[in-house]
Amino acid sequence: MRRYVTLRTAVETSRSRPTIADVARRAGVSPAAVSFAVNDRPGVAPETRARILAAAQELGWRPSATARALTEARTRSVGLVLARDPAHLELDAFFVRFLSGIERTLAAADYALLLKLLPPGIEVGAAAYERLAAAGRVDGLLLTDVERPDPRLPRLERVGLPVVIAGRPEQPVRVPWVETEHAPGIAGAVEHLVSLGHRDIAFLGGAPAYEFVQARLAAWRDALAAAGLRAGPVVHAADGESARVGTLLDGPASAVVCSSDALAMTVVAAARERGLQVPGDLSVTGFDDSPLALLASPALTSVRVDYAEFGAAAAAALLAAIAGEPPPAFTPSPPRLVRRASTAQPA
Amino acid sequence: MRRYVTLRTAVETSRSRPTIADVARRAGVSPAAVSFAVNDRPGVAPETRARILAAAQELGWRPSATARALTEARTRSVGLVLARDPAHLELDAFFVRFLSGIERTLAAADYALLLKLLPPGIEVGAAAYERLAAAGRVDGLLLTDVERPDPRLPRLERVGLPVVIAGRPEQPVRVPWVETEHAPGIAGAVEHLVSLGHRDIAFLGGAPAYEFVQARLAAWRDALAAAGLRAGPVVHAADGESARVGTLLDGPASAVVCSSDALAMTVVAAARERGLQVPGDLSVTGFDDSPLALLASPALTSVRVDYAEFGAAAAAALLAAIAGEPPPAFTPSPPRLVRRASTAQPA
DNA sequence: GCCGCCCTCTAAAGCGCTTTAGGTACGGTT
DNA sequence: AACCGTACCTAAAGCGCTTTAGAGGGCGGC
Repeated sequence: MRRYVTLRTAVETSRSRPTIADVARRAGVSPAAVSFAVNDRPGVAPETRARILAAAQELGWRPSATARALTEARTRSVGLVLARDPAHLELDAFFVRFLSGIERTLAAADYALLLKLLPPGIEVGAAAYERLAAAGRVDGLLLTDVERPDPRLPRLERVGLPVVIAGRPEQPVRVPWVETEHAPGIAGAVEHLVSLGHRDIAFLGGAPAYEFVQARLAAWRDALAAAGLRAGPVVHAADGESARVGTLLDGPASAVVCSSDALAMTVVAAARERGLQVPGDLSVTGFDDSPLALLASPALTSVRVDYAEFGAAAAAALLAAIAGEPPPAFTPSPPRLVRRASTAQPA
Repeated sequence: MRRYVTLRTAVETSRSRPTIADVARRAGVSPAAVSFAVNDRPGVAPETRARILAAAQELGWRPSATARALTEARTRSVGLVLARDPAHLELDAFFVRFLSGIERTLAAADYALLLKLLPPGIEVGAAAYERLAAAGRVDGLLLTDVERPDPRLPRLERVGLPVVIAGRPEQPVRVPWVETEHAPGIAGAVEHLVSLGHRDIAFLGGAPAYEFVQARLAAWRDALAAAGLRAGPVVHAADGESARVGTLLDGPASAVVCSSDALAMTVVAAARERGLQVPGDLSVTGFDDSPLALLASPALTSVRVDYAEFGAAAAAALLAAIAGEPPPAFTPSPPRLVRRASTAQPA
C-alpha cells in the first residue's frame, strides 16, 4: 500500500485548530480521503476509514463549519429576528417555549440558531432580515409576531432565502407559513364560562396589531355567536394597564376572557380595586397557562397551548424549505383548558 | 485609465448572490480593489472607491460572511449556551434582559449571537460548548448560570477560544468573568425591612446550586449581621412550591426576603392560605422588579437590577478578549429598591 | 531628461474544506 | 495474454473572500 506523503513538514507544534490536512497526514491518506470518511461516503476501505477516524479523534479535529459553509454553500444555521420590546417579552410564555421547540428541531439536524433581538420598529426589523440574508449568514429565516398588515411580508420575497412564517399572515404571501391551534383554545374558555352560566362575556386582548390577538378575538366572537350570546365589550391593553382594563368592569360583563395570563392578572387586580371578588363577582380566564397562572391568586383558569411543538414544526418547515422539500405535515395538539380558581358560576 | 477585464463572460442572469468578482467587473476593477474599498483601506482613489461602492449597491452585494470568516479566521459571532429548563426560564426576568443587553453590544460590533438552549444536564452543556468551539462556529463563548461548584469550568480551558463568564465563579479560573451588583440589592431590601421595624427576617431563595442564589443568601446574612440581628430561617424552593415555602411561616419571621419576584408571589400565596395578610402580618420583598411585581397584589416591593447593562458588559468583555485586549472597565449601576405594597411595619 | 518615489491598482496565493475527474492495482473474463 | 470492471484512493480545482508582493504611471527633484 502506497502511503500519501506531503512535503510540508508536520509542525504540529502550533496550538491552532488542526485542519483536514493534519488528519490526512497522520492517517497517511489524502485530504480527500478524510473528507470522504467523515462524511460517510462510499469509496473508503473500512480499515482506512477507521484509521482516519482514529486520527481525527486523536487530533481532536472537527471539520471547520466555516470552510464547509463555503464549499457546500450553506451555513447550517437559521435566523430568528424578534422585534419586540424586551419588557414585553419578559412575561411572555410564548417566546421561551417557542424557542425551545425550535432548538429541539435544529439541534437534531445539527443546525444552529442565530438570534437577533431588536427594539421594535418594523423598518429596522426587515432590514435586519435582509442584512442577515445578504451576508449569507443563515440558510433560512423564521418570522414570527405577525402583524396585520405586516410591512415585512412584501419585502420577504426579495430576501432570496427560504423563509417560514410562524403565524397566519393576513395578506396573501408566497412564503410558507405554519400555524398552531391557539385560537380554538379561546372557544374552550368561552364554552366553559357559558356552561357555568355566564351570559355577558368580555374580551381583553393585547396589542390589536398582532395577528394572534385578532385570531383570539375572532375565536371569542365566534364562540359567543355559537352559544347564541351577544359579544360583550372588547378592550385591548398592555399588561398592567389597569385603568383601561377597568373600563371592562363598568359594563354588565360577569366574565372576561383574556389573551394572556398577565392580562388576566391585570383584570383581577382591577376588579379587586373596585371591590369585586374573583371569581365570586367576576370570572376571569387567562391564556398560555404560564407559571403565572399558578402563582396568581386566585389561580387562573387558563388555556395551555403547546408552543414548543409549534416552534419545532416551524423549524422543521424551514429545514424542509431549505432542502427544497415540501413542509412536513403538522397537526398541532389541541389546546387544553386548565380549570382553576378564577372561574365560577356568576353571582 | 486602463480598465480591468476578465475573460469570464458576465453571465449575470443567475439568480444567486453576486460575488466580489461581479462587483469588480461592473466597476471595472479587480476583486482586490473591491475588497480594499469596502473595507475602508487606503490605496483606492476616492472616485474609484465611489464607483465600486455604487456597483456594490446596484448589485445588492454584501461580502459573504462565510468567505470572510474563512480568510479572516473569525466568524464574527459568539455563542451563548443556556442549560436551563425552559419552564424555569419562563418567569425569569434575567434571561430576556441579559439577552437584550448582549445583543446591544454585539449589534454595534456587527457580531451575531448563536443561541443554544438545552435541557439541563451539565455534561450536555459542556459538550455543546466544545462542539461549537471545535467546529469553529463562534469566536468566543459566554457562560452564565454559574453553579458551585461548576463542572463546566475545569473544561473551559480546553475549549481553546475566548470565554467570558457572566457571574462569579466559586473556584479559581483562568477565564475572565464579569459580575454585576445584584447581591447588594438584598442589603437594600433587608435595611428597608429593618427600618420598618422587622427583627425576624427570613430568606427564600431559588435552587441553592446557583451561585447567584448563594450570593444573595450571603448578602442577606451580612446585612442582618450588620444590623445586629440574627438570621432567620432559610428555605430554597422552586417557584410555586408553596408547601415548602409555607414552612417559613411556621417560625417567628415577620418578613421574608426572596431572590425573585416569582418566589415572592409564592410566599404571598402561602401566607394567604394560612390566613396571613401581606403586608399586615407578613412583609415580603421580591427581586428583579419584573413586570410581575406590579401585577401581584399586593404589588411587590422589589429590587431592580440592570441586567441589560450586565449583558452588555459581558459581551463587551468577550469582544475584548477576542480582540486580545483587556476587558473594558465595568461599573455596574447600583441596584435600586422599589418600595411597593408588600412591605409594611410589623404588626 | 532621467531617476526614484509614491500612489493606485492587479496578480496570485491561500483560508479549510468538498467534489469531480482520473489513476492504479487487482481479480476475473474472453 | 490482452482486456475490462471494480474498489480505493489521489490530484486539483474551486467556493468567495483577504492580503502580500509587485507592476505601472505620473510627478517632482536634480
